[in-house]
Amino acid sequence: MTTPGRGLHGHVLDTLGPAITAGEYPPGSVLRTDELAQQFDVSRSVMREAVRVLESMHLVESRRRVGVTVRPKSEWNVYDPQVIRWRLAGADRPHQLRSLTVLRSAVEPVAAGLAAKNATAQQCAELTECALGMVANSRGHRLEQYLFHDVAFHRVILNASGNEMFARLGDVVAEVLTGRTHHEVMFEDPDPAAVTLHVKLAEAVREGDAARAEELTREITVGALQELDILAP
Amino acid sequence: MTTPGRGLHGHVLDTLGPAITAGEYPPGSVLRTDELAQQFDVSRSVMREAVRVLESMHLVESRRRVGVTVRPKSEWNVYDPQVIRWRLAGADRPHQLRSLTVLRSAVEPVAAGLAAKNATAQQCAELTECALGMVANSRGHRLEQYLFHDVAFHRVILNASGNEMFARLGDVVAEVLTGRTHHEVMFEDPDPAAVTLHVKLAEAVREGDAARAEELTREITVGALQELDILAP
DNA sequence: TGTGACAAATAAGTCTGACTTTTTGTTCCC
DNA sequence: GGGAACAAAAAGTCAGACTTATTTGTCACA
Repeated sequence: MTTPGRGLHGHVLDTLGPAITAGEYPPGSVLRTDELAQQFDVSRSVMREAVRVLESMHLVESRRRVGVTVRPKSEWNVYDPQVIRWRLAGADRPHQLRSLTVLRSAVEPVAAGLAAKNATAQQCAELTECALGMVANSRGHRLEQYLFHDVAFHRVILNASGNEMFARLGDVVAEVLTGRTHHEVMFEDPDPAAVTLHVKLAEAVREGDAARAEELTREITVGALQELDILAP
Repeated sequence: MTTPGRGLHGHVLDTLGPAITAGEYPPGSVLRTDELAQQFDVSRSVMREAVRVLESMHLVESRRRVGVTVRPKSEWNVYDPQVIRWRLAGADRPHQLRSLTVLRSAVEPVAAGLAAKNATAQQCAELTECALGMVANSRGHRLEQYLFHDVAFHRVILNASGNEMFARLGDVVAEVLTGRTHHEVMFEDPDPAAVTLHVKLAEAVREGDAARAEELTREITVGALQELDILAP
């Protein structure tokens, strides 16, 4: 998604970040900058920059004479895309996936309602195109192409809502949908009912029917939640 | 809220962050690390750490031979509490406040519904206590005390939902509520209807009535949205 | 005229070592 | 036992030298 490992400090983050978010260092653990620098075979300046980034994510806290202490999970910036990616790649992936899907179920219906009111003609066209793409790839194990249009569809909805907080959840939704297709058991073709819902949703948005758009999206997200319950009850 | 200006690099951030989020440097602007270091009268290492943090917030991008370029608003990590605070302190505060209130209106009802199912006895007690505190301070210009209980109330709801993504929005809600009381025109006592809604909500959660909790919260957030429309139509 | 390779300039990236500051824990004295 | 002085530890800061990637410009050649 984003460029990984840009520079030495990026490489350090790619290792330390996942380790911390995976709970490899329990909260309260104390790390020393110099020690870490040796372990990763980088200079102190590089390690300091990495620590600063982890600190800005509220994963750790750096204090004089003490060291770099790992913060409890409840204080992490769990909306940071980087943190989300690290956690999705780790052990509590199922738990994380559920949290995010619940978030989707709260946000997307409201976003769809707003999109019905605010979407431009251009966005309506894109939406219909995405829905068409989903239909066209809904059978015959064309999961990859289906996913592509599914992600694009939800991105357009979130953007069309006109709310920047919603729009920025596009990446999160993309991660969740991609994760579902790639990592979870999903050999079968997508649920035809879900495909229909997307087509109808594109329609509702185009017609400016906010209430219907909201309700349809609610059905879509309920489906996503049920899917999780089936896979990991 | 969080400790401001910890160390030199923190001080730099406290100046640069607000400046960038306020649009003082339009997207695409190029900054030079050395130049900034001189301006702020700090060493290059300190400035580099600051830039790294801004980079992790996706406010800027650092590239060799080019410099530190400011990214477009659409790429910022708008869920970063620090970024939220900077923007709330800046010029587009009204716009930001609206975005966040819309987010609340999407998330809180669902969170309340979950809270009704998952809240512990302890949390139910806290909720009732907060509601009582709101009632007790709803008249006689005791805005500060009222705010305190209001913030605590919503935090408990979000925590009790059992969803960590919701729980982490507690700070955001606190900022919005605090901002409303302190910065917006709010000389009058809070709307009695809103107070009643909170009392009823505490009741619904205690009784485990998810549907009612959700509906009551929807009414609360609708009220918050209307309030914004009245203040800045 | 266009194009490709090569060279120069530039700004970030990295490393090192010396020094400062804050915090904590200990010890010693009243 | 409590408080003040002291010592140690780790992060914080700085300055300077060096490396590397990227861009831009130039020049020769087709």
